[in-house]
Amino acid sequence: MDDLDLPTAAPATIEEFRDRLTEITDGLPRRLRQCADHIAANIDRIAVSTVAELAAGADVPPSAVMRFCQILGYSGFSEMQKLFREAYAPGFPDYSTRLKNLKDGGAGSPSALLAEFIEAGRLSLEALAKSADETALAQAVSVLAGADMVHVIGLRRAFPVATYLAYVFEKMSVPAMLHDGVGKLDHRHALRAGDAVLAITFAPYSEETIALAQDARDRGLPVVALTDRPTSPLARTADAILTVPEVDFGAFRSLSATIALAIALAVAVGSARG
Amino acid sequence: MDDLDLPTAAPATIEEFRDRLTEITDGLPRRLRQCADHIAANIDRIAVSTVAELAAGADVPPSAVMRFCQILGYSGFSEMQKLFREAYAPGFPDYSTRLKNLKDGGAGSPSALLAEFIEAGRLSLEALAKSADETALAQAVSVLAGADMVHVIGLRRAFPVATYLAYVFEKMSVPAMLHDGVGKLDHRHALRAGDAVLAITFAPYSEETIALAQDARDRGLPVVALTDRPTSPLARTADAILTVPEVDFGAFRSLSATIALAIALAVAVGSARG
DNA sequence: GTGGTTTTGGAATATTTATTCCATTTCCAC
DNA sequence: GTGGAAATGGAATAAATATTCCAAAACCAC
Repeated sequence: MDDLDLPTAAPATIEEFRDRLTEITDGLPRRLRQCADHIAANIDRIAVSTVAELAAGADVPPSAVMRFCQILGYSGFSEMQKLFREAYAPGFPDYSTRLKNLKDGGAGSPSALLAEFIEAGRLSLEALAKSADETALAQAVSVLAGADMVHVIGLRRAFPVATYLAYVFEKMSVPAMLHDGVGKLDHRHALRAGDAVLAITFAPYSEETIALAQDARDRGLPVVALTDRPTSPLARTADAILTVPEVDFGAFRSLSATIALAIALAVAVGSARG
Repeated sequence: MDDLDLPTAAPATIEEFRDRLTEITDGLPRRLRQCADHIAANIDRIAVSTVAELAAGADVPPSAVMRFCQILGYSGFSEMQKLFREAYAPGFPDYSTRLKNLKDGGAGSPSALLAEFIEAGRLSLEALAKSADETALAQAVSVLAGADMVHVIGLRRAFPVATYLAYVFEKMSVPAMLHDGVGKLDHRHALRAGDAVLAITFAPYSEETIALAQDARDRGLPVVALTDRPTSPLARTADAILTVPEVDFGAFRSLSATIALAIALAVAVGSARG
């Protein structure tokens, strides 16, 4: 009568919980599997749900959910929920109150603007986490890591990103050249066989950036694009395309997500080169 | 027997809830006030608490909490909690799972790096929300709004911020000049009476930036500083000092918070000038 | 202090929610 | 198909939780 199936203890942290979940999901009978899937997809709602709600969501009877909790090693649903209720409070404790206060300064007040930009930045970062394309990123890294020199171009609102990339490449000893358009000098003849281009542009796309990318393409150099949509004009010329979902507030975008992606790219390239 | 005390309906959003809370807190008898205070301080935990827990936290009997909910206009605690349970999911739905997955790519993998930078950016923004000094911001805005021309200087890793500021000022038709150090040209003679300087620098502080700020100071021009600590060398020369708590990951900082603050400042200045 | 009003605490009750149990069904090896 | 084991659904029960109610206490104006 011994239950030797599950000598493992119940997960005590959310990390462990996630691991355990992916670990056991295969090889679970139909109903229990529905539970696992639904819970995995709604892990953040466990803390505020009832057994009945979860069961309805997974389209199983409540008893199935109970069994599932027990398979995971808990005595029941309540014990499992406890984990999530306690862990709950991710940076949120005071943050939203504070934002509210800032906004109370009145629409258009400096503090209210700040609150809006902070919020836009945060949303952008979260959206990036959700939408980032790992494959494209890996490919971009490999393209740039193999280049003799990286030519960085980004103008107008993409310029800050380009300059930060240039700074990071410099710090990581990656040979890089920033095409900044100073003096309307055109440096396209600096492109040499073995080099690669990293082009950054957002709608309305800057002509010079697209032209440089096209030029590189014509000469057979690989191009990595950092842009806002898969339909961007850079898509045609790029060997790897990274899109970044930036939330605008008013006429200006936050750049938070773009910069996060850009630095990750640059650092990855830097370490790939050793 | 009519209850004409509370013709107002129960708050239907968290915003309204907060407003209502601050509105009624004064003029509440002792126990109810304890409830109000404790709830205000733990607003983010309502969704995952029971009446008994809340009551214990506020050091009142459960019935006091019930009464409090009813005063707010709800039929009881459950109805009030419903609001918070539903509103719960602030961008978090899938975000943390996703971050975890990105990190699973392995330490040092491009995705893992990206996850780290996203997280650093988010933490920085939250920290900024908590620590932002509204008074200093308002003062910085008034100083810059009154200037004939704004001189922006920021080098090395502050350079991207400076360029973005220059971009925003340009878009908002604020006369601004970016001191970029191109060609090692020194533009300090461009400073004229009536102008103001916006200097950005982080440890290790760039000499040129400090020098320009000092120069402006000597000539009696106002200086606004955007820096990392109140002890920054700019503190001595600045008329308004904005500090920004940026979370580093590895050798690089995210800039998210700095940029959010910078744009808010620029847009506020732009609209203050009409 | 007195009478009336408001506030309070806690015990009693109602409701919701979790959990167990077992008869029925499904699955699978033979 | 048959027998045995595993899985399932739902009804019954147990536990936790919310809610009400009222007697006692505190408060306040006079």
